[in-house]
Amino acid sequence: MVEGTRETLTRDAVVSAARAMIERDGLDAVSLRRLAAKLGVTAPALYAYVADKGDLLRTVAEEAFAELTGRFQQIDDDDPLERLRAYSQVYVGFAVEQPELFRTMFLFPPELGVSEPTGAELPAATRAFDVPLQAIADAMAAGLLREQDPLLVALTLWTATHGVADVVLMGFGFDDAGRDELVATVLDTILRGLRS
Amino acid sequence: MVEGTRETLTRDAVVSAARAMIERDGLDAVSLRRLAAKLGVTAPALYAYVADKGDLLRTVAEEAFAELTGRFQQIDDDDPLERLRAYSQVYVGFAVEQPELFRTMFLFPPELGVSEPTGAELPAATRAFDVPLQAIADAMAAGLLREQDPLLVALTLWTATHGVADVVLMGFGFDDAGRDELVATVLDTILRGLRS
DNA sequence: TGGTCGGACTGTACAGCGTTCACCTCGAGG
DNA sequence: CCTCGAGGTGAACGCTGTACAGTCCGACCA
Repeated sequence: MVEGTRETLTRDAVVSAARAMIERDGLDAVSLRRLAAKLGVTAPALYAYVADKGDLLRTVAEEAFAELTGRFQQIDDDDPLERLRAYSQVYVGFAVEQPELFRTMFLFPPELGVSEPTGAELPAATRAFDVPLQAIADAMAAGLLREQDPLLVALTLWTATHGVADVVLMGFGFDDAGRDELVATVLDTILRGLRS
Repeated sequence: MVEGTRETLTRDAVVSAARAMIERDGLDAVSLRRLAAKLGVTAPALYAYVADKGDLLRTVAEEAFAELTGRFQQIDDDDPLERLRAYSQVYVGFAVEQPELFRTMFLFPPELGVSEPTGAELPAATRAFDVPLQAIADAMAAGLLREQDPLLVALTLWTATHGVADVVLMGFGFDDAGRDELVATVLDTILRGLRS
Protein backbone atom coordinates (compact mmCIF):
# COMPACT_ATOMS: atom_id res chain seq x y z
CA MET A 1 0.00 0.00 0.00
CA VAL A 2 3.04 2.25 -0.07
CA GLU A 3 2.71 4.22 -3.25
CA GLY A 4 5.59 4.42 -5.65
CA THR A 5 6.26 7.51 -7.69
CA ARG A 6 2.83 7.19 -9.27
CA GLU A 7 -0.23 7.29 -7.05
CA THR A 8 -2.67 4.48 -7.53
CA LEU A 9 -5.28 5.77 -9.90
CA THR A 10 -8.79 6.33 -8.63
CA ARG A 11 -11.91 7.88 -10.05
CA ASP A 12 -11.42 10.85 -7.77
CA ALA A 13 -7.88 11.36 -9.00
CA VAL A 14 -9.09 11.34 -12.60
CA VAL A 15 -11.92 13.75 -11.87
CA SER A 16 -9.79 16.22 -9.97
CA ALA A 17 -7.04 16.09 -12.57
CA ALA A 18 -9.71 16.88 -15.15
CA ARG A 19 -10.89 19.77 -13.06
CA ALA A 20 -7.36 21.11 -12.68
CA MET A 21 -6.81 20.85 -16.42
CA ILE A 22 -10.09 22.66 -17.11
CA GLU A 23 -9.10 25.49 -14.80
CA ARG A 24 -5.54 25.78 -16.06
CA ASP A 25 -5.87 25.18 -19.79
CA GLY A 26 -9.54 25.69 -20.52
CA LEU A 27 -12.36 23.28 -21.22
CA ASP A 28 -11.52 22.94 -24.89
CA ALA A 29 -7.97 21.87 -24.13
CA VAL A 30 -9.10 18.84 -22.15
CA SER A 31 -8.76 15.59 -24.04
CA LEU A 32 -8.64 12.12 -22.61
CA ARG A 33 -5.22 11.59 -24.11
CA ARG A 34 -3.76 14.71 -22.56
CA LEU A 35 -5.42 13.96 -19.26
CA ALA A 36 -4.14 10.41 -19.26
CA ALA A 37 -0.64 11.62 -20.08
CA LYS A 38 -0.67 13.95 -17.11
CA LEU A 39 -1.70 11.00 -14.96
CA GLY A 40 1.13 8.88 -16.36
CA VAL A 41 -1.17 6.53 -18.16
CA THR A 42 -2.69 6.00 -21.61
CA ALA A 43 -6.14 7.13 -22.61
CA PRO A 44 -8.04 3.83 -22.59
CA ALA A 45 -7.01 3.28 -18.99
CA LEU A 46 -9.37 6.07 -17.95
CA TYR A 47 -12.36 4.04 -19.06
CA ALA A 48 -11.94 1.91 -15.98
CA TYR A 49 -12.97 4.88 -13.84
CA VAL A 50 -15.23 6.84 -16.13
CA ALA A 51 -17.95 5.78 -18.52
CA ASP A 52 -16.97 8.30 -21.15
CA LYS A 53 -15.86 11.90 -21.47
CA GLY A 54 -19.36 13.20 -20.80
CA ASP A 55 -19.53 11.25 -17.56
CA LEU A 56 -16.22 12.80 -16.52
CA LEU A 57 -17.28 16.36 -17.28
CA ARG A 58 -20.64 15.85 -15.66
CA THR A 59 -18.89 14.74 -12.50
CA VAL A 60 -16.63 17.79 -12.53
CA ALA A 61 -19.75 19.91 -12.99
CA GLU A 62 -21.46 18.29 -10.03
CA GLU A 63 -18.44 18.99 -7.85
CA ALA A 64 -18.51 22.60 -8.97
CA PHE A 65 -22.20 22.89 -8.12
CA ALA A 66 -21.49 21.47 -4.71
CA GLU A 67 -18.78 24.03 -4.20
CA LEU A 68 -21.11 26.81 -5.26
CA THR A 69 -23.66 25.52 -2.79
CA GLY A 70 -20.99 25.63 -0.13
CA ARG A 71 -20.32 29.27 -0.86
CA PHE A 72 -24.05 29.93 -0.67
CA GLN A 73 -24.27 28.29 2.71
CA GLN A 74 -21.54 30.49 4.13
CA ILE A 75 -23.79 33.49 3.64
CA ASP A 76 -25.81 34.24 6.72
CA ASP A 77 -26.97 37.81 6.63
CA ASP A 78 -30.05 38.36 8.78
CA ASP A 79 -31.80 40.37 6.12
CA PRO A 80 -33.13 37.87 3.57
CA LEU A 81 -32.99 40.51 0.85
CA GLU A 82 -29.32 41.12 1.49
CA ARG A 83 -28.85 37.39 1.46
CA LEU A 84 -30.41 37.19 -1.97
CA ARG A 85 -28.16 39.95 -3.18
CA ALA A 86 -25.15 38.09 -1.84
CA TYR A 87 -26.15 34.88 -3.59
CA SER A 88 -26.16 36.63 -6.92
CA GLN A 89 -22.84 38.30 -6.25
CA VAL A 90 -21.33 34.97 -5.31
CA TYR A 91 -22.81 33.35 -8.41
CA VAL A 92 -21.34 35.91 -10.77
CA GLY A 93 -18.12 36.00 -8.77
CA PHE A 94 -17.77 32.25 -9.18
CA ALA A 95 -18.29 32.56 -12.91
CA VAL A 96 -15.65 35.27 -13.15
CA GLU A 97 -13.12 33.50 -10.97
CA GLN A 98 -13.53 30.14 -12.68
CA PRO A 99 -14.92 30.83 -16.13
CA GLU A 100 -13.95 27.50 -17.62
CA LEU A 101 -15.32 25.59 -14.68
CA PHE A 102 -18.51 27.61 -14.92
CA ARG A 103 -18.83 26.73 -18.60
CA THR A 104 -18.39 23.09 -17.67
CA MET A 105 -21.25 23.31 -15.20
CA PHE A 106 -23.67 24.10 -17.99
CA LEU A 107 -22.08 22.09 -20.76
CA PHE A 108 -24.74 19.50 -20.16
CA PRO A 109 -28.06 20.70 -18.82
CA PRO A 110 -27.87 20.15 -15.07
CA GLU A 111 -30.75 18.23 -13.61
CA LEU A 112 -32.97 20.62 -11.82
CA GLY A 113 -35.91 18.82 -10.32
CA VAL A 114 -38.25 20.37 -7.87
CA SER A 115 -36.70 19.28 -4.63
CA GLU A 116 -39.26 17.18 -2.91
CA PRO A 117 -37.80 15.77 0.27
CA THR A 118 -37.84 12.15 -0.70
CA GLY A 119 -34.90 10.39 0.82
CA ALA A 120 -33.31 10.21 -2.63
CA GLU A 121 -30.03 11.88 -3.37
CA LEU A 122 -30.74 15.16 -5.10
CA PRO A 123 -28.64 16.40 -7.99
CA ALA A 124 -26.10 18.99 -6.94
CA ALA A 125 -27.66 21.72 -9.07
CA THR A 126 -30.97 21.26 -7.31
CA ARG A 127 -29.36 21.62 -3.91
CA ALA A 128 -27.66 24.83 -5.01
CA PHE A 129 -31.01 26.12 -6.19
CA ASP A 130 -32.68 25.34 -2.90
CA VAL A 131 -30.61 27.76 -0.85
CA PRO A 132 -31.94 30.99 -2.36
CA LEU A 133 -35.39 29.45 -2.39
CA GLN A 134 -35.29 29.44 1.38
CA ALA A 135 -34.29 33.10 1.51
CA ILE A 136 -37.22 33.93 -0.73
CA ALA A 137 -39.61 32.13 1.55
CA ASP A 138 -38.11 33.98 4.51
CA ALA A 139 -38.43 37.32 2.77
CA MET A 140 -42.07 36.66 1.97
CA ALA A 141 -42.78 35.56 5.52
CA ALA A 142 -41.21 38.80 6.75
CA GLY A 143 -43.37 40.77 4.35
CA LEU A 144 -40.36 42.04 2.43
CA LEU A 145 -41.40 40.51 -0.88
CA ARG A 146 -44.73 40.51 -2.60
CA GLU A 147 -46.50 37.17 -2.24
CA GLN A 148 -45.92 35.08 -5.35
CA ASP A 149 -45.03 31.53 -6.24
CA PRO A 150 -41.58 31.30 -4.60
CA LEU A 151 -40.36 28.92 -7.30
CA LEU A 152 -41.18 31.46 -9.97
CA VAL A 153 -39.41 34.17 -8.00
CA ALA A 154 -36.37 31.97 -7.56
CA LEU A 155 -36.34 31.23 -11.28
CA THR A 156 -36.61 34.92 -12.01
CA LEU A 157 -33.64 35.75 -9.85
CA TRP A 158 -31.64 32.83 -11.13
CA THR A 159 -32.25 33.40 -14.81
CA ALA A 160 -31.38 37.07 -14.48
CA THR A 161 -28.24 36.38 -12.49
CA HIS A 162 -27.23 33.61 -14.81
CA GLY A 163 -27.69 35.95 -17.74
CA VAL A 164 -25.38 38.49 -16.15
CA ALA A 165 -22.75 35.82 -15.57
CA ASP A 166 -23.07 34.54 -19.11
CA VAL A 167 -22.84 37.99 -20.65
CA VAL A 168 -19.93 38.99 -18.46
CA LEU A 169 -18.05 35.89 -19.55
CA MET A 170 -18.51 36.92 -23.17
CA GLY A 171 -15.83 39.30 -22.20
CA PHE A 172 -16.27 42.60 -23.96
CA GLY A 173 -15.09 45.63 -22.06
CA PHE A 174 -16.22 45.01 -18.48
CA ASP A 175 -13.61 45.79 -15.95
CA ASP A 176 -14.29 44.74 -12.38
CA ALA A 177 -16.09 47.96 -11.55
CA GLY A 178 -18.35 47.77 -14.60
CA ARG A 179 -19.21 44.20 -13.81
CA ASP A 180 -20.05 44.96 -10.19
CA GLU A 181 -22.16 47.88 -11.30
CA LEU A 182 -24.10 45.67 -13.70
CA VAL A 183 -24.71 43.01 -11.07
CA ALA A 184 -25.80 45.65 -8.58
CA THR A 185 -28.14 47.30 -11.07
CA VAL A 186 -29.78 44.05 -12.12
CA LEU A 187 -30.25 43.02 -8.53
CA ASP A 188 -31.54 46.39 -7.41
CA THR A 189 -33.97 46.47 -10.28
CA ILE A 190 -35.32 43.01 -9.70
CA LEU A 191 -35.58 43.30 -5.95
CA ARG A 192 -37.32 46.62 -6.42
CA GLY A 193 -39.74 44.86 -8.73
CA LEU A 194 -40.32 42.06 -6.27
CA ARG A 195 -40.83 44.16 -3.15
CA SER A 196 -44.23 44.51 -1.68
CA MET B 1 -22.80 30.73 -67.57
CA VAL B 2 -25.55 28.19 -67.82
CA GLU B 3 -25.28 26.18 -64.64
CA GLY B 4 -25.13 22.45 -64.79
CA THR B 5 -26.74 20.31 -62.14
CA ARG B 6 -24.49 21.90 -59.52
CA GLU B 7 -24.81 25.59 -58.79
CA THR B 8 -21.63 27.58 -58.92
CA LEU B 9 -20.27 27.70 -55.43
CA THR B 10 -20.19 31.04 -53.64
CA ARG B 11 -19.45 32.13 -50.12
CA ASP B 12 -23.14 32.79 -49.63
CA ALA B 13 -24.03 29.30 -50.74
CA VAL B 14 -21.56 27.85 -48.27
CA VAL B 15 -22.79 30.03 -45.43
CA SER B 16 -26.44 29.30 -46.01
CA ALA B 17 -25.79 25.59 -46.39
CA ALA B 18 -24.01 25.76 -43.06
CA ARG B 19 -26.95 27.53 -41.53
CA ALA B 20 -29.37 24.96 -42.91
CA MET B 21 -27.24 22.16 -41.53
CA ILE B 22 -27.07 23.84 -38.13
CA GLU B 23 -30.83 24.17 -38.02
CA ARG B 24 -31.55 20.66 -39.27
CA ASP B 25 -28.87 18.57 -37.61
CA GLY B 26 -27.58 20.73 -34.80
CA LEU B 27 -24.41 22.73 -34.38
CA ASP B 28 -22.36 19.76 -33.26
CA ALA B 29 -23.22 17.80 -36.38
CA VAL B 30 -21.70 20.41 -38.67
CA SER B 31 -18.33 19.42 -40.02
CA LEU B 32 -16.59 20.84 -43.05
CA ARG B 33 -16.53 17.41 -44.67
CA ARG B 34 -20.25 16.85 -44.23
CA LEU B 35 -20.97 20.36 -45.40
CA ALA B 36 -18.74 19.97 -48.46
CA ALA B 37 -20.38 16.67 -49.31
CA LYS B 38 -23.81 18.24 -49.24
CA LEU B 39 -22.49 20.89 -51.61
CA GLY B 40 -21.07 18.23 -53.93
CA VAL B 41 -17.49 19.15 -53.22
CA THR B 42 -14.61 18.09 -50.98
CA ALA B 43 -13.71 19.78 -47.74
CA PRO B 44 -10.60 21.74 -48.75
CA ALA B 45 -12.60 23.42 -51.51
CA LEU B 46 -14.48 25.38 -48.86
CA TYR B 47 -11.32 27.20 -47.87
CA ALA B 48 -11.60 29.25 -51.02
CA TYR B 49 -14.69 30.92 -49.58
CA VAL B 50 -14.08 30.78 -45.87
CA ALA B 51 -10.96 31.40 -43.79
CA ASP B 52 -11.69 28.56 -41.42
CA LYS B 53 -14.57 26.97 -39.57
CA GLY B 54 -14.72 29.78 -37.05
CA ASP B 55 -15.06 32.32 -39.82
CA LEU B 56 -17.94 30.32 -41.25
CA LEU B 57 -19.80 30.03 -37.96
CA ARG B 58 -19.20 33.67 -37.15
CA THR B 59 -20.77 34.61 -40.45
CA VAL B 60 -23.79 32.45 -39.76
CA ALA B 61 -24.04 34.11 -36.36
CA GLU B 62 -23.94 37.57 -37.90
CA GLU B 63 -26.74 36.64 -40.28
CA ALA B 64 -28.77 35.40 -37.35
CA PHE B 65 -28.20 38.64 -35.47
CA ALA B 66 -29.32 40.57 -38.50
CA GLU B 67 -32.46 38.46 -38.66
CA LEU B 68 -33.14 39.07 -34.99
CA THR B 69 -32.70 42.79 -35.58
CA GLY B 70 -35.21 42.52 -38.39
CA ARG B 71 -37.74 40.98 -36.06
CA PHE B 72 -37.07 43.74 -33.57
CA GLN B 73 -37.68 46.38 -36.19
CA GLN B 74 -41.06 44.94 -37.07
CA ILE B 75 -42.25 45.80 -33.61
CA ASP B 76 -43.90 49.21 -33.50
CA ASP B 77 -46.11 49.45 -30.47
CA ASP B 78 -46.69 53.05 -29.44
CA ASP B 79 -46.09 52.29 -25.78
CA PRO B 80 -42.32 51.99 -25.35
CA LEU B 81 -42.77 49.70 -22.36
CA GLU B 82 -44.87 47.32 -24.40
CA ARG B 83 -42.22 47.51 -27.07
CA LEU B 84 -39.56 46.48 -24.57
CA ARG B 85 -41.70 43.60 -23.49
CA ALA B 86 -42.12 42.53 -27.09
CA TYR B 87 -38.37 42.62 -27.71
CA SER B 88 -37.77 40.19 -24.90
CA GLN B 89 -40.55 37.92 -26.06
CA VAL B 90 -39.11 37.93 -29.56
CA TYR B 91 -35.63 37.26 -28.20
CA VAL B 92 -36.70 34.24 -26.21
CA GLY B 93 -39.01 33.13 -29.01
CA PHE B 94 -36.10 33.20 -31.42
CA ALA B 95 -34.02 31.10 -29.06
CA VAL B 96 -36.81 28.55 -28.70
CA GLU B 97 -37.61 28.39 -32.40
CA GLN B 98 -34.00 28.11 -33.49
CA PRO B 99 -32.06 26.77 -30.51
CA GLU B 100 -29.05 25.61 -32.50
CA LEU B 101 -28.83 28.85 -34.41
CA PHE B 102 -29.11 30.73 -31.14
CA ARG B 103 -26.26 28.69 -29.70
CA THR B 104 -24.21 29.55 -32.77
CA MET B 105 -24.80 33.26 -32.20
CA PHE B 106 -22.97 33.10 -28.90
CA LEU B 107 -20.44 30.45 -29.74
CA PHE B 108 -17.91 33.22 -30.20
CA PRO B 109 -18.45 36.37 -28.19
CA PRO B 110 -20.25 38.77 -30.52
CA GLU B 111 -18.64 42.16 -30.84
CA LEU B 112 -20.69 44.60 -28.93
CA GLY B 113 -19.19 48.05 -29.14
CA VAL B 114 -20.95 51.14 -28.05
CA SER B 115 -22.52 52.28 -31.26
CA GLU B 116 -21.06 55.67 -31.97
CA PRO B 117 -22.28 56.88 -35.32
CA THR B 118 -19.01 56.82 -37.14
CA GLY B 119 -19.53 55.88 -40.74
CA ALA B 120 -18.00 52.49 -39.98
CA GLU B 121 -19.94 49.30 -40.45
CA LEU B 122 -21.21 48.18 -37.06
CA PRO B 123 -21.22 44.53 -36.03
CA ALA B 124 -24.61 42.92 -36.35
CA ALA B 125 -24.91 42.27 -32.62
CA THR B 126 -24.44 45.95 -31.89
CA ARG B 127 -27.19 46.90 -34.28
CA ALA B 128 -29.54 44.43 -32.65
CA PHE B 129 -28.69 45.94 -29.29
CA ASP B 130 -29.42 49.45 -30.48
CA VAL B 131 -33.10 48.85 -31.13
CA PRO B 132 -34.20 48.35 -27.52
CA LEU B 133 -31.85 51.15 -26.51
CA GLN B 134 -34.04 53.52 -28.48
CA ALA B 135 -37.18 52.29 -26.76
CA ILE B 136 -35.52 52.87 -23.40
CA ALA B 137 -34.67 56.43 -24.34
CA ASP B 138 -38.26 56.94 -25.50
CA ALA B 139 -39.64 55.51 -22.28
CA MET B 140 -37.46 57.79 -20.20
CA ALA B 141 -38.42 60.81 -22.27
CA ALA B 142 -42.07 59.92 -21.71
CA GLY B 143 -41.45 59.66 -18.00
CA LEU B 144 -42.32 55.98 -17.95
CA LEU B 145 -38.94 54.85 -16.68
CA ARG B 146 -36.82 56.20 -13.90
CA GLU B 147 -33.92 58.29 -15.23
CA GLN B 148 -30.78 56.16 -15.35
CA ASP B 149 -27.94 55.48 -17.72
CA PRO B 150 -29.88 54.01 -20.67
CA LEU B 151 -26.99 51.74 -21.56
CA LEU B 152 -27.06 50.21 -18.12
CA VAL B 153 -30.80 49.73 -18.35
CA ALA B 154 -30.44 48.10 -21.76
CA LEU B 155 -27.78 45.79 -20.39
CA THR B 156 -30.03 44.94 -17.47
CA LEU B 157 -32.90 44.01 -19.73
CA TRP B 158 -30.68 42.14 -22.12
CA THR B 159 -28.78 40.10 -19.55
CA ALA B 160 -32.00 39.10 -17.84
CA THR B 161 -33.70 38.17 -21.09
CA HIS B 162 -30.65 36.32 -22.29
CA GLY B 163 -30.57 34.42 -19.04
CA VAL B 164 -34.15 33.33 -19.52
CA ALA B 165 -33.40 32.17 -23.06
CA ASP B 166 -30.32 30.30 -21.93
CA VAL B 167 -32.07 28.60 -19.06
CA VAL B 168 -35.08 27.70 -21.18
CA LEU B 169 -32.78 26.07 -23.71
CA MET B 170 -31.32 23.91 -20.97
CA GLY B 171 -34.56 22.17 -21.44
CA PHE B 172 -35.85 20.85 -18.17
CA GLY B 173 -39.58 20.74 -17.84
CA PHE B 174 -40.78 24.00 -19.37
CA ASP B 175 -43.70 23.55 -21.65
CA ASP B 176 -44.76 26.53 -23.75
CA ALA B 177 -47.00 27.89 -21.03
CA GLY B 178 -44.36 27.63 -18.33
CA ARG B 179 -41.86 29.35 -20.53
CA ASP B 180 -44.21 32.20 -21.37
CA GLU B 181 -45.02 32.59 -17.72
CA LEU B 182 -41.34 32.84 -16.83
CA VAL B 183 -40.67 35.41 -19.53
CA ALA B 184 -43.68 37.42 -18.43
CA THR B 185 -42.69 37.30 -14.78
CA VAL B 186 -39.11 38.34 -15.41
CA LEU B 187 -40.24 41.18 -17.62
CA ASP B 188 -42.96 42.33 -15.26
CA THR B 189 -40.54 42.28 -12.37
CA ILE B 190 -37.82 44.20 -14.14
CA LEU B 191 -40.11 46.78 -15.67
CA ARG B 192 -41.72 47.25 -12.29
CA GLY B 193 -38.25 47.84 -10.88
CA LEU B 194 -37.37 50.30 -13.60
CA ARG B 195 -40.54 52.36 -13.51
CA SER B 196 -40.49 55.82 -12.08
C1' DT C 1 -5.85 28.05 -83.88
C1' DG C 2 -2.33 27.22 -80.37
C1' DG C 3 -0.56 28.36 -76.07
C1' DT C 4 -0.43 29.90 -71.66
C1' DC C 5 -2.16 31.51 -67.37
C1' DG C 6 -4.91 31.20 -63.24
C1' DG C 7 -8.70 29.95 -60.47
C1' DA C 8 -11.19 26.00 -58.67
C1' DC C 9 -11.05 21.78 -57.14
C1' DT C 10 -9.08 17.08 -55.79
C1' DG C 11 -6.29 13.65 -53.32
C1' DT C 12 -3.40 12.97 -49.88
C1' DA C 13 -1.60 13.82 -45.67
C1' DC C 14 -0.87 15.19 -40.66
C1' DA C 15 -2.02 15.55 -36.08
C1' DG C 16 -5.40 15.02 -32.98
C1' DC C 17 -9.95 13.41 -31.15
C1' DG C 18 -13.29 9.68 -28.47
C1' DT C 19 -13.73 5.05 -28.19
C1' DT C 20 -13.18 -0.20 -28.76
C1' DC C 21 -10.75 -4.38 -28.41
C1' DA C 22 -7.30 -7.93 -28.15
C1' DC C 23 -3.50 -8.65 -25.58
C1' DC C 24 -0.16 -8.59 -21.84
C1' DT C 25 1.77 -8.16 -17.30
C1' DC C 26 1.95 -8.56 -12.61
C1' DG C 27 0.52 -9.19 -7.93
C1' DA C 28 -2.47 -11.68 -4.84
C1' DG C 29 -4.90 -16.09 -3.26
C1' DG C 30 -5.50 -20.98 -3.08
C1' DC D 1 3.68 -23.07 -7.72
C1' DC D 2 0.10 -21.98 -10.42
C1' DT D 3 -3.77 -19.68 -11.79
C1' DC D 4 -6.81 -15.92 -12.09
C1' DG D 5 -8.24 -11.34 -12.66
C1' DA D 6 -7.63 -6.34 -12.32
C1' DG D 7 -5.50 -2.77 -14.62
C1' DG D 8 -2.93 -1.16 -18.12
C1' DT D 9 -1.06 -1.13 -23.17
C1' DG D 10 -0.85 -0.79 -28.30
C1' DA D 11 -3.15 -0.74 -32.22
C1' DA D 12 -6.97 0.37 -34.66
C1' DC D 13 -11.47 2.72 -36.48
C1' DG D 14 -13.73 6.56 -37.95
C1' DC D 15 -14.02 11.01 -37.32
C1' DT D 16 -12.27 16.09 -37.02
C1' DG D 17 -9.87 20.78 -38.92
C1' DT D 18 -6.47 22.08 -41.90
C1' DA D 19 -2.18 22.29 -45.25
C1' DC D 20 -0.23 21.36 -49.54
C1' DA D 21 0.92 19.68 -54.05
C1' DG D 22 -0.99 18.56 -58.23
C1' DT D 23 -4.49 18.65 -61.89
C1' DC D 24 -8.02 20.06 -64.87
C1' DC D 25 -10.50 23.34 -67.48
C1' DG D 26 -12.12 27.66 -69.22
C1' DA D 27 -10.70 32.30 -70.58
C1' DC D 28 -7.69 35.28 -72.80
C1' DC D 29 -4.04 36.51 -76.06
C1' DA D 30 -0.66 35.97 -80.07
